[in-house]
Amino acid sequence: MAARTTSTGASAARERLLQSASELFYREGIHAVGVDRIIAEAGVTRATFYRHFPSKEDLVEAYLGVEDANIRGAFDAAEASGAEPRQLVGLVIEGLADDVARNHTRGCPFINAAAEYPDPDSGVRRAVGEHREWFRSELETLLTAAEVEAPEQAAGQLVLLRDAAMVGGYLDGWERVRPAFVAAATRTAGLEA
Amino acid sequence: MAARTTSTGASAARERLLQSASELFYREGIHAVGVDRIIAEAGVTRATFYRHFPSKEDLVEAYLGVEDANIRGAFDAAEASGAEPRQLVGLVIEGLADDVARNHTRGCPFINAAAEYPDPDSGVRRAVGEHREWFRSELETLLTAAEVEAPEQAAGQLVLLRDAAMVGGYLDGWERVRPAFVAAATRTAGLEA
DNA sequence: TGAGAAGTAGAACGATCGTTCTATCTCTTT
DNA sequence: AAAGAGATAGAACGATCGTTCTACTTCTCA
Repeated sequence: MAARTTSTGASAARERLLQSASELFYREGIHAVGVDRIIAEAGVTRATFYRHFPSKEDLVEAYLGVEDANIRGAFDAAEASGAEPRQLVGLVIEGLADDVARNHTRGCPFINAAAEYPDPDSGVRRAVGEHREWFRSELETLLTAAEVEAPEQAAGQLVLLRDAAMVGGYLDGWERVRPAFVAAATRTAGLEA
Repeated sequence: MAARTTSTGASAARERLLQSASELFYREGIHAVGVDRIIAEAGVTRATFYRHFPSKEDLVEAYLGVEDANIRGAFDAAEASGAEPRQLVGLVIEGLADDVARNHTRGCPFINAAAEYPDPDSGVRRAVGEHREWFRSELETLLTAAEVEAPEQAAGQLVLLRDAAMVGGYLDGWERVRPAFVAAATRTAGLEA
């Protein structure tokens, strides 16, 4: 094999492709961004694109994979901080709020993608579903460790709250949504005391 | 003026166009549905289409206008029922839940449209913003009449809850979301007692 | 009765969609 | 030195995008 590869083993062209696509897909929407735009932004030719991704939809799934990996990384970092369970839940809620305020001002990548992919059997929707299920069960684990009562129900409610924060932050502005989110989330997680 | 018009004064062709477009836009997404599909479904020619709508985006705005009118109609009907304020709030919450369960199983038309229209100054986003602001203030009026404390905050939270219910109902299934929504909404509206 | 708006029919516009192709060049590995 | 994978360059595919156009018909209201 040839070509410049990064330390992770992935090719440089592929990574540039993925990063350009991620930015464009998130900022402008998926159907609105053509392959030409992506390869121009990445400084890559069509042939190179199709060598790494069999179709545009594979690139879309890879984009969601990056978003998924980012969030999992943030969770891992929080868990590695050595905080005790109840404190950890607070950190996660703060982290979610920070994420909406800083990184995800155009809404939730998964919700937005799902809006453009109605077919529940498509690869995109499967990626969305898997991410949501992971997120939900991760929260449940955290809440169980923090000895919150009814952790399963609370986890489901926190997923909903995050959806609402993402949507509301995008459409109404985060400043208007933040107090409601923080109040509801801390109460749901049993941290108000 | 000629042509078959309905009792409301709008032309029959325009109404068929609008209905076909509404179904297609909601079910499959906006960018994913071309003008050809819409006119074929409506049994209308391109010329007729562009006689009634200067561009596709005007049709999109009209589509959101229909959705907006439907919800306002539902609110008007509830208010005309003669129920007392606190009862009315309960009816509205029930109505929202019913709407998600029956009519809006593909998510919120406004949230989905916003996912495809990043430009906050576009006509589509303006329509989304106006609907949301109307919805919020309508809830605040209702909650104020019902003598709920902090009606402004409660109204904002109910908007978020509806967003969450729409998104969650679409992506996770309404059965999984319903209990969390009803519980949170009745508590937020001060009806749990 | 005649003006005029709304409808039908269908060709055509340039632009972009996602995708495939051939050909050449540049590396790394064996 | 030879093989082969990856990247580059650029033309080309058919299909669809949103939009405009001409020409003809039909109906209503002044």
